[in-house]
Amino acid sequence: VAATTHRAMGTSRNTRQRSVIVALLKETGEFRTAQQLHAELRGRGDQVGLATVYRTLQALTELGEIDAMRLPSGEQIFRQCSSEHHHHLVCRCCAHTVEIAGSTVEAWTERVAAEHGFTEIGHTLEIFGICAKCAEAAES
Amino acid sequence: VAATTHRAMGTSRNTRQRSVIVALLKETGEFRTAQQLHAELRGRGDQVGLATVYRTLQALTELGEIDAMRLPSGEQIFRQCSSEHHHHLVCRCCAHTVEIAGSTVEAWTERVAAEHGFTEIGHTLEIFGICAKCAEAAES
DNA sequence: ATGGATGCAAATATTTTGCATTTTG
DNA sequence: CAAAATGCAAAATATTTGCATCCAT
Repeated sequence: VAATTHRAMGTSRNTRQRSVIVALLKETGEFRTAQQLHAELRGRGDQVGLATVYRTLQALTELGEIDAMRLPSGEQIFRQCSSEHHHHLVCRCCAHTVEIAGSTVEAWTERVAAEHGFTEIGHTLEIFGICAKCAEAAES
Repeated sequence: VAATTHRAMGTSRNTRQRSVIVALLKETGEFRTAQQLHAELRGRGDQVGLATVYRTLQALTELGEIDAMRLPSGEQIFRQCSSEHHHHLVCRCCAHTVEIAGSTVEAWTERVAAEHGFTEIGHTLEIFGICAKCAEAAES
């Protein structure tokens, strides 16, 4: 885990709470809800308001510094990701996530949409499953 | 618009409210939120409780008679669809929807997931854009 | 008649927002 | 010091649920 303090947050300021949130996202690496992140911070003694967690996650998402997606249930989940466009393979059980590059899919969606006269195309694609570790654990 | 009353809803009963909800979904053909459907019914004089709309949509979804998905904003939207698995190309502007068969994508997600040791795979893929009609309208 | 379905209102759950206060630059 | 960020609680959404009543079978 490296040093480089987080910059690039527009004209933002460097507060303690923002630092701990960013740090937690970095060390976690998996998708978590705002509430989970908040509880985790509370648990370790980092006092941060829930609203601040939400506001920070939203800001980071808009800046493209983290990825946000929704579970089928509707809750938003967040994760620190690489910056380029990609999709996720998420374990339904432990939320373990693998980033997937999807140039094939990108090309496909563009083509299909264009065929139907659609423009300004965007898409969402997420794959859910059970990871090897959880599948194994379930057998005991 | 055909006749065939809706059967197949388990051991369910044939109530007036269920009929009008199913009928509305059939004639609408586009994705709508539960609230929109409820308002529409109210508007045309069909008295139905919001809770019933939610309960019915949930039941129909579980039976696979309609498709449910979520907007990026998190609300659930519902639509009467063909039964086979497919994806949607949705207009961000007017919610006009085109069903897309995606065997290519299906095969791709299966393969990618398997490569990472994941099982019991499922996925979500929706394409959003602006349809030709809306793009044209926007130019005026 | 009887159990499933409904309506309504209250309860949940999640996320957002107003505003006084604190903090950073 | 001024602008931005925070905390808290209230508000706004979206959806679910308890329960008395109603109605299809």
